[in-house]
Amino acid sequence: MKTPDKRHDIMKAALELIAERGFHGAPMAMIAEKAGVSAGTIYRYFENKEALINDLNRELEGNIMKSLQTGYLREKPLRERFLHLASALCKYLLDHPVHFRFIEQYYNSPYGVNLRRERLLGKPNGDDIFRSLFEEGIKQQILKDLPLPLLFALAFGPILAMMRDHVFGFIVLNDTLMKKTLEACWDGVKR
Amino acid sequence: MKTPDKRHDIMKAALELIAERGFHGAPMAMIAEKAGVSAGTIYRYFENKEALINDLNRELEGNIMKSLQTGYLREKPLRERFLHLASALCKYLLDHPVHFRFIEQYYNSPYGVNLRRERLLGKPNGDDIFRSLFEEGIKQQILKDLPLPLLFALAFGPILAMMRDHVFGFIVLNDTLMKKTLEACWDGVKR
DNA sequence: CGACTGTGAATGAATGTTCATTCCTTGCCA
DNA sequence: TGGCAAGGAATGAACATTCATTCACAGTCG
Repeated sequence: MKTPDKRHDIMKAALELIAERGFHGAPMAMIAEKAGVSAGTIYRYFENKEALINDLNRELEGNIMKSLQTGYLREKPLRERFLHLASALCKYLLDHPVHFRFIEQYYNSPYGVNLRRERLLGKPNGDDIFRSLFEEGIKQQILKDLPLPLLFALAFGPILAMMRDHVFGFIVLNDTLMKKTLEACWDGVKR
Repeated sequence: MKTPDKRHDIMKAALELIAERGFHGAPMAMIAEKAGVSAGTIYRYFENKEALINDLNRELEGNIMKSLQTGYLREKPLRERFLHLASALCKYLLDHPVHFRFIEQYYNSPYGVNLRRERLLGKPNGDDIFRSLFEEGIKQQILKDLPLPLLFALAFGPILAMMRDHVFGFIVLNDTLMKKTLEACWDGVKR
């Protein structure tokens, strides 16, 4: 079976190589080889390496956001909605460890830091479920009255640390363990 | 005033450059220039770049551990000891943002992952205050009954996320805010 | 005291490698 | 045959590391 979709092949190869070896361990030539394409061809589809990386991140973020929204019900109680989002996030990252590794690298690089800065300064993006959930929780005095970034740190800091431990093989996660941990995150943010 | 201590100068320059620009943004030539030394000289003091980086990490870890131990009283209640360690860690990292950035980079690199793996597999290092504190808490049923790495994730995930936000300028920390957040971490790990 | 010499620290140009990116060539299909 | 996608060798920049050479100085001897 042939793949005529070289753009997709290139992105997939880059994703896997970068996830496993980091940005600097994934030279364009290696990406090309893994994608079954020649080095020059990549530049027919992406302006340069940076553009390729940014495109990849955009795509992954889109996927994650989509999977968080499925089954999310605005009318449920806050705690339930929080646990839904957190566990959907965990499930996604568990199912896609490669995406997780890529995103981690991305957000620790200058690319990701700039992106985040732009988002904080830019107008509050309406479709940010997390932000609106937390703002609602503070207003209703269900959550601790802390600045948003700190609530995010309390909620997602542990989740990402847990996923890191799992991906590197320091722990083996199962549903019970995950559920307990996510509830512990809730204990951290709730009043 | 002359500095005859070139080894120290080199480490300082490398620390600052790596913290600010990452491992790959800190070529040896740049480190040499910042240290007021020629490129070749670095190799009189360090076998290669990797050795320099590992030495740096060892030194910083030593500093941190020392500063955590001062004022730590084994006879105090568990909660108090936890808060002491957590806030000493925060204070250290706040006072030394450059060390924080370096350590983050290090632990996200293959060097750090291997180091951590060795430590988990190796014999439980007796002088690991965190590990013994948490083990005691589980035994006394004060802490949640979760595998150690998960308790670490719950306790330190938020702290590191908070420091990151602070260093990048996404929040401005003060004592009250920090105290509240650390107590929230405790809420996360306690039963 | 002053010339001589041995030593090891320091230098920085040179080396060899690894990249991202370019661009000329090839060959396919309409 | 014309146009365009794909290939891959070529280019040049950026690196880590090496090494022949310089230099400062302490010790020695006349």
